[in-house]
Parts: sequence; structure tokens; C-alpha cells
Amino acid sequence: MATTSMKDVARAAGVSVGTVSNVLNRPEAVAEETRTRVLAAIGELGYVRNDSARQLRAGRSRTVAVVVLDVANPFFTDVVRGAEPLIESAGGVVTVCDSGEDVRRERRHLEILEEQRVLGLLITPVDDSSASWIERLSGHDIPLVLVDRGAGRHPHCSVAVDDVHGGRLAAGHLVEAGHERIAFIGGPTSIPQVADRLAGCRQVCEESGTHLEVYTTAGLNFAAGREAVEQMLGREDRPTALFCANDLVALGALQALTMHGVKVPHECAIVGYDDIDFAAAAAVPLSSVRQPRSQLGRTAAQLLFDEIAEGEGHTHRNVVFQPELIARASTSVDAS
Amino acid sequence: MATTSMKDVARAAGVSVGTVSNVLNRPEAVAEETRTRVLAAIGELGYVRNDSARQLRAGRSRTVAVVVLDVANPFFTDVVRGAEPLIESAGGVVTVCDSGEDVRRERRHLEILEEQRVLGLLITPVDDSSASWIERLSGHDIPLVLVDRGAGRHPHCSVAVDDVHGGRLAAGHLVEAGHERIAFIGGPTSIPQVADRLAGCRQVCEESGTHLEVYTTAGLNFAAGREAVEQMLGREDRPTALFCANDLVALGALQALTMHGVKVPHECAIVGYDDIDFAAAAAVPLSSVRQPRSQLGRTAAQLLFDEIAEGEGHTHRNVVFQPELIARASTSVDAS
DNA sequence: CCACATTATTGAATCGTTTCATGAGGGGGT
DNA sequence: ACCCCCTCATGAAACGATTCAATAATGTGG
Repeated sequence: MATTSMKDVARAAGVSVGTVSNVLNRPEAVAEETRTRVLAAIGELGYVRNDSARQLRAGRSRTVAVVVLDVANPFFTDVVRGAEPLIESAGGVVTVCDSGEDVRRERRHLEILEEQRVLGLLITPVDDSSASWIERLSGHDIPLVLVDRGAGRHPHCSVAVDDVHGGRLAAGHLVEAGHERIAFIGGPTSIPQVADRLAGCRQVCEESGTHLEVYTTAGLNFAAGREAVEQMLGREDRPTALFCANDLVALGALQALTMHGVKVPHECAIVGYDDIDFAAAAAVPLSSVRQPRSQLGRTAAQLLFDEIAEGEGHTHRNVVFQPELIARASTSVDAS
Repeated sequence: MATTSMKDVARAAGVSVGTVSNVLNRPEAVAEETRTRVLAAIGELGYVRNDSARQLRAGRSRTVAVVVLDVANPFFTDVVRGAEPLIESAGGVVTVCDSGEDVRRERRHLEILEEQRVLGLLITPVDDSSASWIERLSGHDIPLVLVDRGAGRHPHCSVAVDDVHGGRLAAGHLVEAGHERIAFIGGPTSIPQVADRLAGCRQVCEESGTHLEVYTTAGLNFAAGREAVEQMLGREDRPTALFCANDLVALGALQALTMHGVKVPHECAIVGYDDIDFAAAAAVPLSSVRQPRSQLGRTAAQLLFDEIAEGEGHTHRNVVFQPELIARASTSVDAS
């Protein structure tokens, strides 16, 4: 048998489809006696609403999509978790899309989301080339909030963390500890977060006359950190401290250093970024720049619903959070 | 302006909607000249297909949902990544739902997925109470594959890892290393994986006359491991080795032990489960039971599509993989 | 007893696709 | 000329819900 529809329920309960619909959507407008009869029929037939039909009529789905750079990165899972409660309590459904830092994957997701007529979008764009697609969605009346990106530069709501400041915090911490050769590991630099963190780091190094080497990686993951360190260890006169663009890279770097017998922190200090749970539990507890992850998600969801509610007369808001440095053993001076 | 529909495109190109549909779905059935004209109109108007209408007509969506216990757990992200390529190459769309080990959340997801008429489902059920819901979906013609659960017990396709064997491997490894007091940390035991791993562990302990203590936790995460260890340290005569139900728990335990100055491995050894990337990079590289994660996902997707393709005359298959023990420093005997 | 609210239900139009039977226009073959 | 076949394009009928104007049924007050 094909799936049962409202028509079947209506027939079984001896009412019209309009009434069945009312029972489901505005139960108070239906007489007690009728309502129970309809509900009974629904139970009996195992009827399940067809969301496609609902959406078609409504013109929009109730899905809010969150497009992130890497679902395996705890930073993003925390952002998502921060956003979920608000979305769900507003009757929305959350779907997470992983762009994997790949513009093509991102585009594919956006195409599908557009066809699905999603209610709204929280997105961390892969890089600047994503902009045209984002404008397209926005032009098609899909409200969106940029996450961790685009403070003020784009005509959209956004939440972000001041990554330049974060870079300064990290580098400043290392310079204060007396390091004179610092390496930055991270990439690709087309990712704005990476570029900003590096920029902040560079500022501090230039101000203090500290030598800075940059190791550009292809991604922000475990393997990237490991490979960068392998490459670095070949050189003479190697840096005494690393600033890694995120904690995954830092953990990879830490692992490679340990494997090659380089002692952290006193032969080489490390600062990461994001302060994920694993950072504190690493071989050497990792100093890291902490971002208010779940707050980032919550605020993003809030901005999205504000935009939806306000409609036409909406003015975009850009919320910027300040990061915070958490010092741990990986940069400890007295651990020597 | 409302979103532009096929009707608008048809008008602009001077053809009927049927033809526009053909251009999109069976371009070879449309004359070259007409096709380009229609495509031009589509580009001009910025037309985007409406998926709700499509699905309504088709009766099914092209979404395959993967319902996992915890998206933040690298085990599951790897399973998902393993499944994705196959699903996407078959024209499907993947959506990941996080039940958070909570039956109520799981149920909410299943309700929504059913309303969405998903193409199929890969699911790791929270516990046995999920069964009735799963049967319901299955009865409503939604094909599904159980992941990491239900080898043979349920009337469905499934992929799984022999967790009892995994538990035996872990415990056997510790017993061989000479440990005589072992603690198992994990929970809730309503999760079948946890129960099986414990069962395997218990078998070995009984066979070898090894003392076993069980610390039941509320979840399989970082904090759970930390808390269990806090509790354990209060006791006298504490175990000399831990077997943790997964790596997150193990890392939490490791962190707590280190914080209290207990040396791993020689004051207390640890074996984890899953062999996630972080395991190798932990404070003390973690011995762990490795499961073929992405293969699990790939096979699950394969089984799902087989079931969809075979239709009525389908007979369920249950694939079981064998886990493997990876020994690292956290159980090393000569590291004393 | 009539006019008038009030409340509960109905039926039809609508959302945007896909699908399929139907038909129009052209060649070829006989 | 006639018939058949082919290629393209058409128009209308689904799909399953929501919404709203129209009605039916009931009660209220004058």
C-alpha cells in the first residue's frame, strides 16, 4: 500500500481533509468530539504528515543549515551545539553540512540547500570565492549569518572572533617568554581566519623584532601539523616556538616533535588555537587561544531569527567576540 | 517578487512547462535549439528547482540520514565520511543527525525523518528501546541499515564490529602484561556496544582469575572518564590497569590520572577503544582497539543501496568486522 | 419568531514539479 | 498519394498538504 494521506484519514474519520488539517495545525478550532475521532483515525492508520507537501505549500522549509569547514573539528561541533537549542525551540530543524574546506563541496551543498528552500543559513565560508554564491542565496531571500567571518565587510549579519587580536595574544605570549625565533604553521592562507591569525602574529613579531617563519599547510588538521614539523626539523637554526593556526595542527605538530625527541616546551614551545577539549589532555597540555564557541553559535542563531522576524526593515548586525589566551604546560617557562 | 518557477521560465522561453522539465531531466529528448533557449531563460531569471515539489511528486526524498550517537566522537565522523562518497555518487544527499545518546532526541529525529520521507537510514540505535521506532520506520517502507549494532538479532541489514571480541582483546592484552586488578570504565550499560565490550572483558577476567571492577558512567565522553577516575582514586587497593569503553573516556581518564600524579603506564595502564586520531597523540600514546571505521560506513551505505535496488525480494545481510588491538605506550611493560 | 452572532465544517484553489497520453510536423518507402 | 514512423512539444492530471471564503448548525437577545 502506498503511504496513507490525509484523504485516507479524512475518509476513515468521516470528515473532510480540511478538518484533518485543522486537527493537526489548529486543534483549538475543532470540536472536541471530532478531534478525538480524527486523532483515533490517525493512530489507527499510522498516518505521518508529508513534509514535502507541507513545504511546497508553505514555500519554505523549516530547516536551518549550518555549513562548517570541518565537522571533525570540535570547534565547529561546539558552535553547532550552541546554535541548536535556539533553533529547535523555535520549531526549526538543524542540518549540518561539511564543506571540508573545499569550495566545490561547499558549492554543492549551497546548491542543494537553495533547492530545498531552507529557512536560513549559518555559514563559515571557505574563502573569498564563496562570496558570489553567498550573495546569490541572499538575493534569493535566504537569510544568512556569517560565522566566524566577515565582521563588517559583507552586507550580512555576522558573528566573529577577533582573530587578529588572537594572533597577537599568541605571539605576544611567546615573545614575553623570551622566544626570538617563532614559526607559524597553518593554511591555506586563503582561509581568512588563518590570514588574520597570521597577521596578528606578524604585527607582534615586527613590533618586537622577532624572527618569524611561516609554514603554509594545505589544511587545518592533524596531518598538516605533523608534516610541517617534519619539514621544519630538516632545517638548521630552527624556531624555538610554534604558533599553530588551530589545535588540531598543534596536536599534530606536538606529536611529530615528541616522535623526534624534541622536548616540549623547553626545546620548542607551542601555542594552539581554539582550546578544544583535547588541548588540555594532550601529551603536553597545550596553551591555546580560546574562543567562545557555543556562544558564537547561539548568537548566530539569534541573529538569524531576528533577521527572519524583522523582515524587510532589518539592519544587519555584526557581533565580535574577543578571544582569550589559556596558558598551559606547552609554553611554560619554568618547566625547563 | 516571489521565487521564479518553471512557469516563468516556460513563458520567457516561449515553451510549455513540460518542456522545461524535460530540459532539466531528460535533455536528450529536447531539440538542441529549444534546449539552449530554455537554459538561457533559466540563467536569465536565476531559476532554482523547488525540491519540495519534486519530492512531493516523486514520493521520496533523495536524502540518506545517518543517525549517530555523538557527532563529536571521531569514530562516528569517520563512519559518516566512509559512507558519504557512495551515497553522493548515487545522487543522494547525506544528512547527519546526532542523537546524543538520548532516546528522546533520537525519537524526535526519527519523527522528522519519517515526515521527510527519507530515502534510507543508517542508524546506530541508542538502546533497545529504540527498536519499536525502528520497526515503525521499517514498516513504513523506509529501508535502513543498523550500524555497529544488531548482528543477526534484528530483521535488518547491519554492519557491526565484534565488540565482545574487542573486549577480549583489550582484557587479554592487560592480563598478558601481568595485571591482576583491572577496572572497566564506561556506560551506560544499556548501550549494547558498552555491554558487549564489558562482556568480552569479563570473560577473559573470569577465565584467568583476574579481579575486575566496573565503573559505570552516564555517557561515553571526556568528562565521564575524568569523573570515574576521581572516584576510583578515593579507594584503596586500586586497579593497576583500566579498560575504557572508548577513547574519549580513556583520554579523560588519562588526564585525571596525570593530574593526580599517577604515572601511566607503570602505575596504571590504560586501553581505550576506537583508536581515534587523538589516541596516538595523547599525553601517553594510547593503546586502543581499532575498528575499521570508514569501511563500516562504506559497507553500510552499500547494503542500503542494495536493499533499495533489490526491493521486495531482498534478504537482509549482516556484516561483522573483527577489531584489532593497537599497542602503544599506555600499556607498555618495558616503560617502567 | 426573526435577526444576528458564534462556532464547526466543508470544498475548492493553490503551491511547483513530473509524467504521460496526445498531437503536430516531417521525411521515407511503396 | 498514402501510410507509417520518428522526433519534439504540449497540456492536463497527479502528488499531499494548507488556507480561506462560504455555508450549515446552533444559540441569544429583542
